[in-house]
Amino acid sequence: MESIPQAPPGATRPGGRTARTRGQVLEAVASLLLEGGFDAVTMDAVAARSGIHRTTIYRRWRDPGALLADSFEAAREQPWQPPDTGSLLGDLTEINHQIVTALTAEPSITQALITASFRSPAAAEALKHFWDDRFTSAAVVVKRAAPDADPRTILIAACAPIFYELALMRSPATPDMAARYARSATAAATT
Amino acid sequence: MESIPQAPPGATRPGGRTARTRGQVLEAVASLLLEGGFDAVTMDAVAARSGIHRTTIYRRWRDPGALLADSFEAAREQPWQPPDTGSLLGDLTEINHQIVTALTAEPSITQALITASFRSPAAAEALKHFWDDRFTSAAVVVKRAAPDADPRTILIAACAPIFYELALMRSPATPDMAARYARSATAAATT
DNA sequence: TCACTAACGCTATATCTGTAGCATTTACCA
DNA sequence: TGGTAAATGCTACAGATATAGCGTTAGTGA
Repeated sequence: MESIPQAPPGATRPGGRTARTRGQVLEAVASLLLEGGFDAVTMDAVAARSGIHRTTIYRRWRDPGALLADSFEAAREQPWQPPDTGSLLGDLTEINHQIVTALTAEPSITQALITASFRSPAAAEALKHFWDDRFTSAAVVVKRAAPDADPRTILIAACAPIFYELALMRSPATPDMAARYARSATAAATT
Repeated sequence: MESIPQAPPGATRPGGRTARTRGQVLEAVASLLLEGGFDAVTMDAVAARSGIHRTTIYRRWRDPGALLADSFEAAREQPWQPPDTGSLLGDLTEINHQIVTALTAEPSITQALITASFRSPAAAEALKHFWDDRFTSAAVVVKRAAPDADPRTILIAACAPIFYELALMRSPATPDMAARYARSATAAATT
């Protein structure tokens, strides 16, 4: 009589070796990502650095996108607080500054994740969840300044141009872009 | 005495067979793209469908991204006219509608190109040039309604949220999104 | 402590991706 | 109309990517 596991590897015996393996692998993913960006996170490189066998990594994570998605889920336990500068313009500018910093870091983990989201559904999901969380947290910034406006529309109006220019168009960052688009979003909120 | 070609393949003898080869290949790329999106445009599939040998395709185009970039350049000879509805809000809404349509087509050539731009520098360049052209053409829409505003900032404020939601976040399109973000950009322009 | 089996390690293999070397075809020019 | 070499076709091969099968290790619960 054969026994067929009902769950994916790692689900039914989460303790001990399984957790240790995941830790080693995700640590290798993080260091490779920091050193060489998305292209450095190949299954072979992760296997070599983590000391975990190739086939094990293929079994538990389908592809590099899934590795990044898992490593992203593990890393986002650190909570995020929206800024409170005293004005909507100030808050949106600060949020945009954080996004500019994240997208222009060298190498940028955020850029690597965006790249991954175009190759792996798992990474796309992880990224979507991450930003949904952020928008939920940041909604208070709009609510306290413009209670009648839709928070999500205003937040996207503020930050989407940053993503558009830096992630999609790959234009260079300009010193005023964070404030400029925060200003246009603020105008939209108070009209 | 050997002779070393100074230019990449296809540059010194652009007529006859060379042009025929390019035509067959780009036709294959277009049909594959329409059938199965970016992932269907593999070097092997293009070779099989076009009847042109694998190695020839590798020689003239580095990767699928370069194939898409070339096919994109060839297809964008059709000029684009900015809308003129009589109001800035109407014009921006119409532009956003066109973008929503392009991004939600099934399959979407624009989505395929965005995906390609994350894998191939050539595709990234082609996409950037295309949108730069569009912004230049569309600037008149802003200039005639709000001469003091920066056209590019307003145009990006209007359309970036559409790209953000549909291309980056892969959220579903909503019927009002084109008008909603056109409205917030209009508010920013007239403040 | 011990039996059970999930999870892992290992080897072999299949497929995909990309390139090198050389033969063949054919566009271009004198 | 030839002569030259650009462009292509072909074969072989190197490397990366992915999976299958089976033996081994070790977490889990009785």
